[in-house]
Amino acid sequence: MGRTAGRSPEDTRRALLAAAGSAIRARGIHASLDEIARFAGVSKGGLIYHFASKERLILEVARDQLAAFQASMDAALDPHDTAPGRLTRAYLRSVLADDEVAVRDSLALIAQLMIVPAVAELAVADARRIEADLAADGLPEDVVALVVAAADGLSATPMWGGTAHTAAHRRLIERLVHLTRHPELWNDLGWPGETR
Amino acid sequence: MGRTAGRSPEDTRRALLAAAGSAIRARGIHASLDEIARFAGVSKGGLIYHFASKERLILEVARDQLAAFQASMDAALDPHDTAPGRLTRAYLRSVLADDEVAVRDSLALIAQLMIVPAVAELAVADARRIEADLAADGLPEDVVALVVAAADGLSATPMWGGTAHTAAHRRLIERLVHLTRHPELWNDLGWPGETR
DNA sequence: TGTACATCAGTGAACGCGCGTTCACTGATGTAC
DNA sequence: TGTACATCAGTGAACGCGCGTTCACTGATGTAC
Repeated sequence: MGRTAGRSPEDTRRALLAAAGSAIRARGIHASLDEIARFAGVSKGGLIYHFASKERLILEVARDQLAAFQASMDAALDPHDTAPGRLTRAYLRSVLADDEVAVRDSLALIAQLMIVPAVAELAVADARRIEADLAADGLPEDVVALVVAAADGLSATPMWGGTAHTAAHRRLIERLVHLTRHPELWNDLGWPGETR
Repeated sequence: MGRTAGRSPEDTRRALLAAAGSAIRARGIHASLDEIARFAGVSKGGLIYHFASKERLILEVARDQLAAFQASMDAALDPHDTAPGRLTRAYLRSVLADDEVAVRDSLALIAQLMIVPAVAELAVADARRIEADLAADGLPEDVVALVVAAADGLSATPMWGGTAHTAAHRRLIERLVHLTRHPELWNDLGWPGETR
């Protein structure tokens, strides 16, 4: 046989990564290679030709998801927006966009994969990079901390059964965007004695 | 033999639940019964005596963790605090208390267990109950949405490699507590035209 | 307070299934001439 | 433009290990009298 799938090897590889992603989301890291391979339209042997072991596959899935998140942030960057906070706004949009359920799911997937040490290393490095980018975004760090925490919370809530996407949540997102444009509002709110 | 562990059956049961929790946190839901049992100091057969199947064990672990979270919230309730927002403040304290790493870990554990449908049902019901409690806490829903989202985000961040517990995070928590005591600050911030 | 018996709280071996991995093989695709 | 050959992209069967579950058995504990 050989190249029986009638598509380029690269296409097969991407199909396998996608199949692995949705299988692991649905069944956990326990998802079998057989299931993943069949879902991508190849045999288990075909999968192993592209990814030498299950650990390797998982690692590549993680890399793929992290890259997809970065790509989604890049796509959410408004080229006409040159004001401070533009990255933070892109982060908000890409984590919380109404139609981008995929990105939120990908956070749940990464959380599943984190038990593999190599994935954890990868994710930590990626998170450090994003944190550094956000820190250089021109906003007070307190505002970044607030906006990022709230955005992460909104996207994580469904992971333990919470309700997402209520009217109050939508209002909150709009207000967070507004805060990135007027960050002084937050720090001038008259907080009780803080020692900085 | 019989009762060879030299402790009450209830103690054994609790030891098994604790062992299962930490094993699943470390190795994922894939953690073997053998490993869990040995860690609790009994044989695999002894585990199966207390929990008829692995699914049953997982379900009980989830129930246990959710109950522990509720207990932690109850313990964080200040009996002298009768002002609106007391529950919300207890939520903040119990999710983010410096020394209560266990509670944050338990969220990660629940996230792992959510792939078991029965656990997902349990978690959703639990989340609904907490949401209802918080809604009746006497604060504007916008403030509750903000505080809960930020608290969830702060506790979820490490799940995908983010840095937790920076100085900015500690300041944020204090400010969130302050907001629950002066909720008008948030809604009077002069937001652009919102249609409620 | 003993004694007899039932039940409880386990042990540990065995089983069989599912999984990740290996391997021999194959036919389509790419390359040199 | 054919042709020969190497390589690529798979197939599918086999293997062996680990796991969840079953089961026969056991000795400590609780209970009735």
